[in-house]
Amino acid sequence: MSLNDLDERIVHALAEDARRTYADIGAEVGLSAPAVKRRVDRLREQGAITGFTVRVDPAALGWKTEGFIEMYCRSHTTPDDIHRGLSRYPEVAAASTVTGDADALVQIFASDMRHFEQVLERIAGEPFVERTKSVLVLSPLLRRYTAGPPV
Amino acid sequence: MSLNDLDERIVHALAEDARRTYADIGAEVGLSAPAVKRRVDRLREQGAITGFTVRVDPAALGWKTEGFIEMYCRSHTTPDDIHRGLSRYPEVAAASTVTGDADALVQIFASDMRHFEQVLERIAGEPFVERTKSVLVLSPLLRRYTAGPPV
DNA sequence: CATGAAAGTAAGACAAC
DNA sequence: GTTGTCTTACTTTCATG
Repeated sequence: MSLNDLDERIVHALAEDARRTYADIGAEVGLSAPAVKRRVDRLREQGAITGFTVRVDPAALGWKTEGFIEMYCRSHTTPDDIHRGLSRYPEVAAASTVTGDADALVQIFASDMRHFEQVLERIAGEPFVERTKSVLVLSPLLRRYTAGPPV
Repeated sequence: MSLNDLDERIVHALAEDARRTYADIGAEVGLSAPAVKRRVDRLREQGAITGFTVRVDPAALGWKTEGFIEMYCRSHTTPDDIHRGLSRYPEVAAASTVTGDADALVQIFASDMRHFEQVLERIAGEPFVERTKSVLVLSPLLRRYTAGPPV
């Protein structure tokens, strides 16, 4: 499956404003509204578009402390173990298994430093976690799109 | 500015599906459609909601290689220098200055390993960059919301 | 915050290229 | 296979109470 230029421009338009009308997007890319909708529907079926979401300002919502936790896990910990263990934390914004020294990198949003510390301690106490190393975000410089990719 | 329970539930509903109708959301939270719209408008004015975007599957769009670059910068590099330097790269999905050894943490999406390597080399060659350390994502386990925060 | 009317938008069926 | 036009139903929006 490959996206042609038209699909890319539609996704790009939706990335900037997911509530734009199909007619509006169509005017930009040179299609009628139904044609745009059909392509969006197809992109959803293909799994290229997984949904629409709101872009929020963490700080404005009271999540003023952001950080990353590098997790070092015990032997025989599966990615699925980590996923199950972390999905219970609403403070976990993202998590991936990674190459390098650590086993996983976990992005955290907390209301303040005290909250961050509590989350860190609870995660460090998970049975599959051997040790952790964490860094705090000083300034969020750049953030694009939901899942991160440049479209 | 603080969000009450109603606002939170509206943001949560939009986070799950930003194209839901106001009437639909209203039925869930117990408000009429105009009432929901007014709150959303107010949240946008306040900056709590910064926009609506599409949630895409990077892999389905051809961005199959994800990684993080820890940047060690030269002295006297400002966050603004980093922002200016990195915003030119479409492959940069997110970037933050952080505590710890590295100065900044940069999230990258590339089409493949070769592409990732090229981006890494170009970023490492930026005048404000002293050295880099990079990790590759093996499995993206969890991803929530646009800007990352739990709502 | 709800109601109701007007304007705008979505979605499906259809024909045409 | 994809597109554009049309029609219907729904949603949004703004005025008013």
